[in-house]
Formats: sequence, C-alpha cells, structure tokens
Amino acid sequence: MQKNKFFFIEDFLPYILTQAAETVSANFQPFYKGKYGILRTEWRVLFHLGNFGQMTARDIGINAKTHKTKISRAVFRLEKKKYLKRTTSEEDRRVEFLSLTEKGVAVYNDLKKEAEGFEKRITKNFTESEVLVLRQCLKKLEANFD
Amino acid sequence: MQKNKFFFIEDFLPYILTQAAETVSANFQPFYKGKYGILRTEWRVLFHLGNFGQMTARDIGINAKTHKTKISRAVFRLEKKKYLKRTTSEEDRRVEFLSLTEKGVAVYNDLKKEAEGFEKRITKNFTESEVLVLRQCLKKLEANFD
DNA sequence: ATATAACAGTTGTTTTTGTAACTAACAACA
DNA sequence: TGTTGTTAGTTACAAAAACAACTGTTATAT
Repeated sequence: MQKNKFFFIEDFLPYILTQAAETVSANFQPFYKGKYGILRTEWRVLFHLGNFGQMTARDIGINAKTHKTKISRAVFRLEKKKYLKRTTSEEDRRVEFLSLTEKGVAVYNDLKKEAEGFEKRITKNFTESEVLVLRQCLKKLEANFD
Repeated sequence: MQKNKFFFIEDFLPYILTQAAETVSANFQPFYKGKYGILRTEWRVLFHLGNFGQMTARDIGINAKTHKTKISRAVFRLEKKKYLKRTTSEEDRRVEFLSLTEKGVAVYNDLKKEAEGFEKRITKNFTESEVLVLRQCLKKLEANFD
C-alpha cells in the first residue's frame, strides 16, 4: 500500500475488489454452469426464489440490482429447463408470480449445499473477525451508493 | 448473517462481493467511459502502462488475469485512439512492447486523479483499520485460488 | 369516458465477451 | 537441416450483455 505519493493500480480498491470478485465468481461458476448449464443471472433468480419463495421478476430485479431484460431472459431459460413456473396475477395482469418447480427446488437445494461448502472453503484461512469486517465493509460500500 | 441453520443469498459472500464490485464499478465507469469512451479492459491496460511503463500484452494479461484476446482488443482500441504505441522487439519478433503516447499519458494522469478521488470518496466512512482489513481480505481471497 | 402517463415484462439490435482456431516466430532435438 | 512443439498475438464465430423500442395492462386526471 502506498503513502499518498504514488498511485498503484494494485492498491486501487475498486480494482482489487473487482479482481477478487471475478476470481471468486470464476471459481464458483463450475458448480452451477458446469453442473446444470445455467448462467450467473439464472443462478441469482433461482436463489431468490429458493430463498424468498414466490416473487415477481420486478422484485428480483430490484433486490439483485439487475436489469429487467436480463431477468426476463433468465426467467425464460429457467422456465424452459422446468426449474420455474409462472402464474399471472389476478389483480394485475401485467404481473407474474414466479416460483420454483419441484425440479427447481431440487436443483436449488443441491446448489445451496455447494454454495455453503464453497463459502466455507474460501474463508477457511480467515479469522472470524476478518469475515465479519469483510461483510460489513462490502455492505457499507454498497450502501454508499444508495 | 445466519447461524448455520439457513442459507441466505444476501449473506453469501461471493454474492455480496460481486454485488459490491458491480456497484462500485458501475459508479466508477463514467469517469473513463463517459469522459474518454474507453472500456474497463482498456482502462486496465492504460493503467498498467501508466503505472509500470513499457510492458507486453502478455505481461499485462498475466498481471491483470485477463485473457489475451481481451487484451489484444483493448490494445487495438487504445492504439486507434492514439493513447498507446507498439514497438516490435528486436530479439523476439513475436513480442510487442507497449507504451503510452504523450496523449495517453495525459489521459492516464487525469484518470489517476479521478481514481484517487473516487477511492477516497467511497471509503470516507471507513475506519483506517476497516480499509486495511478489507484490502487484506481481498488479497487473501484471491490468493486462495493460486 | 377518454386521453395520458406509468408500469411489468418482452423483443430486436448493437456491442462486448468467450472460445477456438489461426498466423507468425522461436526453441528443442533428432 | 527438418520436424515437432511452444509461444505472442490476431481473427472468426458463437454466446451473452447492454440499450432502446416495443406490447399489453393499470393508474391518473381531466
């Protein structure tokens, strides 16, 4: 780390943050892409539904900060794979409620286990306090842009 | 954060790490994309050359963990913008030495200032120790995959 | 009512990425 | 030599992302 005099890309926080995220993501990808042929956004949709139950595309998009076209296409593909089903709302026929099929729940449960294992693995040389501070900092970074 | 019983996507480290990185990156992008019309990989190449001086595409790729095709295209675009020039090595004519032009250096210097300001801004509600631990954790995360 | 705006979600088009195959130059070794 | 393998960098094609324009539906306001 430098002391105000010079700029080094390898100490630039947005850079090392992105690098870390890309490395971690690249290493996690095989679990869902390799095993079930789904993309990152599909993983996210699957996990939102598995986690929170029935949701609309809109709400997934808001929560995951993901553009609606990306969600729309992820939903389409998950539906094609029969991991997810749609139900048009009675009150507002623009809205679709999304939920996992039985098959989708099974995939979710399996990937959830993988996720838990992966998280444990990548933080196994972290102290408890480090993990805590890391989580806190990441949330704080995000919050700085709300 | 959960206590072993349930899995929550919003506590899944790879997820919040990626979310934080994407948010930070999206907010930093206007500085280089909006101002100079360059993409992230181009920014990275520019900053590697600005930081380390003359380098080959290969070495930038290794250091930035970026695939050679991505580097190749970034170099092409930076060259088209006259931010960068190439010199074929005399010893090994496969190798090209890359370096910034005067114009490229000017852009680099400006973007460097922006980067410093941006970094300060996003960590202004962080304690010194938080920033330290954050940096340390990110490096450690990366190192776990070497 | 009916015109206008707002919204949920989709589709089309362009830009960027990922992957593999390629060219040109060097290296190693028979 | 030549043959085979490796390397630096480019190009071609397919997959995915970004962005804008669209459809159909509901809300608002005259």
